[in-house]
Amino acid sequence: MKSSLPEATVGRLPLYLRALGIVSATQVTVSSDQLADLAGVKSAQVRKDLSYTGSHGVRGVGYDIAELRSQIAVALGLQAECAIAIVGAGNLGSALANYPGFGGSGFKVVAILDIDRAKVGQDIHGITVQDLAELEPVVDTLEVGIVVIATPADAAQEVADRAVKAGVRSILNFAPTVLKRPDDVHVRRVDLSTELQILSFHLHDLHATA
Amino acid sequence: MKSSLPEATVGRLPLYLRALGIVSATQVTVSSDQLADLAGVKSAQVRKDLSYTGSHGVRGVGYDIAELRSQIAVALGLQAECAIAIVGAGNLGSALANYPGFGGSGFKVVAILDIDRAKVGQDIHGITVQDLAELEPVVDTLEVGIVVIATPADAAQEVADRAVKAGVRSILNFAPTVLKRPDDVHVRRVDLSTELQILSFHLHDLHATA
DNA sequence: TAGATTGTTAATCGATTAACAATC
DNA sequence: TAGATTGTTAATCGATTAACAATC
Repeated sequence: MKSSLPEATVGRLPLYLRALGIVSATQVTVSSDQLADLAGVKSAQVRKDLSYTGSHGVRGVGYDIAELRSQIAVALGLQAECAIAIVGAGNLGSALANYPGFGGSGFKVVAILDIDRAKVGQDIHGITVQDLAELEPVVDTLEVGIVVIATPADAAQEVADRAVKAGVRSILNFAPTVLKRPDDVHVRRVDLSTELQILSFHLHDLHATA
Repeated sequence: MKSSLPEATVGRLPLYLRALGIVSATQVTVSSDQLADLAGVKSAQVRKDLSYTGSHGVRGVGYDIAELRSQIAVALGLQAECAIAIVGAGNLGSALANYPGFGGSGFKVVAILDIDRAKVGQDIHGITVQDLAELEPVVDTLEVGIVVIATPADAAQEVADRAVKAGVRSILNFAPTVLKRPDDVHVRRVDLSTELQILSFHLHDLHATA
């Protein structure tokens, strides 16, 4: 699977987008140096990343903020609204449903599902929890593009399998498992205990040198 | 800042640890091939990663699971219990406090702080929410090693600055901001809207080739 | 023009991987 | 011994970065 943009670049474009939101309050154009500072990277990196999106900066001036924003949005495919289904209505699933970043900027949580009958029918932030059995029709009817897995680890693989079978090609996995899936299915893993363990390493890394 | 292990390796060790937990139910030794399969990487990668930790596999046999577990735990600094303070007692902060991965495996949430007086005094999963003003004494007294920032974006930098000043060197940041900090402070960023935007890219990446 | 900043090159760096000798 | 699997090398791949000509 080769993509039109380097994966690392794709991961930084959202940072630039956020930086543009900040500078747009006071400026019309922005330099790669400013963006680099706000995104925590080098300016050469910014220029290279932006060149992939076909951006057009002006030498001696910088990038037009409005133009760049829409160019990045197009590159990331953010024009179309994207429907999200969250599986798992526990603490995390509920928090995610409430997360402002999910609602804003083209993403919309259209369904929350859980296997626990006690949770089915509950209202979370205006969305009624549905039975997990409804996953396939929900994906189909509501044209779900991204499934967020917020279940315990042992349920994650089965949910992923079903989602993939139903046509989903993008999964955001919060369960602490590495999901098996076909090559054309993209999975982003957000693993809190892994993050902690990585920080733990640095906390104790006595061999580190400045 | 140069570390004793490649950063990419550090990020994979937790996966191997989890895989070891799975295979330990049925086996005493494990091959790099098995670990690779469970972690979703190549076996050569596993062997290389493990070689950094000073592991000792046996040719023709594999790795002793118990030995490997403790070797990885040592490499990640997981022997000592690590105290965590969560800043922000909103939906996300509360969910994090309840997250099983935080409690288990050597990490312990010792404090939750919030600037909102209405939340101070509330009980979250057995921990009383404290006033954010208490951050410094809490870090000091409870020997907090990791601060988790679960505040809105506009509060994150200030919280980080104060935590760093109080001696914290590891931050897990859930706020959608790139934090400025000294070189010796490690920040892991978990950004849900960035994850979604990355998935959005792949969803629309028509130039992708198999 | 003088100053600023882009776009791109080429060098560098680091990480991945296939392959295989070593050896249990 | 024969089979399995490690540890490590060397090749490859991809990503970062300094540097600077181009040019607004």
